[in-house]
Amino acid sequence: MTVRGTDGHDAVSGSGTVGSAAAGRCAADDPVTAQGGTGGGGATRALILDAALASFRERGYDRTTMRGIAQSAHVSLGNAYYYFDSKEVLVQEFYATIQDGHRRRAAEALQHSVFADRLRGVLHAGIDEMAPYHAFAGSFLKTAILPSSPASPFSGESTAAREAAIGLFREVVEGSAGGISEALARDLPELLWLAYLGITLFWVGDRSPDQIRTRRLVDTTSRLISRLLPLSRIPGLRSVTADIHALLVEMRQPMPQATQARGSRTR
Amino acid sequence: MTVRGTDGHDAVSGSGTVGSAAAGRCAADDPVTAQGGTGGGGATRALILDAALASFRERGYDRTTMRGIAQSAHVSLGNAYYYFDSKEVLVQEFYATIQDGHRRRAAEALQHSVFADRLRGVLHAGIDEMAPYHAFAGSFLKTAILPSSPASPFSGESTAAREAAIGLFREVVEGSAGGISEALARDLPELLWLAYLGITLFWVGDRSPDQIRTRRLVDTTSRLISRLLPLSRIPGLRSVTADIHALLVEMRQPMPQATQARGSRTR
DNA sequence: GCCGTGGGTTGAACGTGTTCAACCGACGGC
DNA sequence: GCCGTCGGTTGAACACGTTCAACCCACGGC
Repeated sequence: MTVRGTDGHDAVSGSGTVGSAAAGRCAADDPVTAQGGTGGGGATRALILDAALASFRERGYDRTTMRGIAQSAHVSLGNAYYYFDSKEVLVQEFYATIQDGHRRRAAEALQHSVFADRLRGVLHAGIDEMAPYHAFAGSFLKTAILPSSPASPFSGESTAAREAAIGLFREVVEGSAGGISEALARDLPELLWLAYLGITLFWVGDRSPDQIRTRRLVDTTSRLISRLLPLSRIPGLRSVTADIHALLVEMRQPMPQATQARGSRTR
Repeated sequence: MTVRGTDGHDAVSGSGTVGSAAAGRCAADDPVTAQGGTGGGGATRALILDAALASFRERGYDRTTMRGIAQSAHVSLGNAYYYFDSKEVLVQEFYATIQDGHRRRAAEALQHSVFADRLRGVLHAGIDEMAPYHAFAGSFLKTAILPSSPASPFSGESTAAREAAIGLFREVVEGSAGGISEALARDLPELLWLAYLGITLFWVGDRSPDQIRTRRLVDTTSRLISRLLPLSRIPGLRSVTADIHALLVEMRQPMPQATQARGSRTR
């Protein structure tokens, strides 16, 4: 697939920077100077990004170096930092591509109409998509889970990544045939995403062959959740469902914080 | 508290290495050569550990450097690495001390007999204990949550830290007055620990003043859980409780892995 | 034509975590 | 007495992420 260079670092594989959510310091979608010269300017950014993604895919996080990325992209080290503030934002770009893949795979499972099947399919799709990177998952997650930066589970900054993930589970809920109350349908996607988060955490540590234990966990979890849903209709359990809702509301409100300079609504 | 050195790195505060779970490559509790000379030998390890803990406390993870630790302990950089394989195992030692503090604080809450009070108290104790380090929590958790090494949530290697944490919640369960079925009492501690894990993750990202949102989350969570428990007695819900149990069993079994060389039972 | 402005680009430099070959010095065997 | 062994110790060295002052150069104003 990729042309091998002298030290395995020369290859630049893709061409299209895959996603589009890429929005660095210099907006690539604003073609003010993108046309200058023989393709330099804005194209450089894509070059670096492609090299980074390829390296992440082939070598994982730890063994991908900024110097290697720069070399693959035929730019200087400093230039890579000109477009991407840190290695971390590069890895977030990588997550975005994985999430794209997840969504693509999930589409198939979303053909089903039974909730349990839909959920199970989407969860398995996620694991399928991540499978190639299981060996590196540990070092990846290290920079992902943390609320210090955008792609964290909680954290007020409305990450596009998180919204997209929750949106996927919203599809799971909304397309289901069974009667899910409207109130529940509002909370459920977030809860499912939380469950998916836990499963992912488990998956990272799962050393069983082909991560079969995580697959079992997915089966068990989706069965459990689908059995749990009807219970919300039982009058005697109203108080607990209300509690769960309250808990979610508690978690949901964006964290108030000092560094709110970044535009939070536009874009 | 600590004597200030020339660059704030000279001070060594404590004296007793705090905990005891410290069990590196050279067992400190085996005083074979610990008595040699003017206190050298085994004592070096404690010196380094104390310096590391002090630095973590004062500066957090990121701004604590191995060189700083070595300098504080009046040893060479290489010597620090002789006793501690990496900065990460040092931070795990730090967790152990925090967990000790948690247990100490929790003792008070465990005077109560009502489950909800016990749980709530223990959870708050945990937050109280961690509070001083909230500013650094992000970088700490980064190395804690991950299964790449011992102190991960899941991961087969029976971490002493995890066992201790679950043990704390076992006390919560066992000392409760209300009738908690024996089967539930076996699973509950692990579930509570899982919940605590989630709360901790939330806490890390909580930028509200004094982390008040996490406190509210703790209250809501303990109330919810305590209301959930009686439901396990309802016959109609037996199948879901069975599912939950199955899920836990699924998660519990130690991960089979290649690198099982480390002594797993002895010690 | 000249200058200055500013986006793009560069490589050296800094401080970091980690590794390693060398060194020290006490102890035990001979 | 000598020598080998082995835990302890050292500082140089490596590769890394990140920063920064300098540089290039196309463009617009004058």
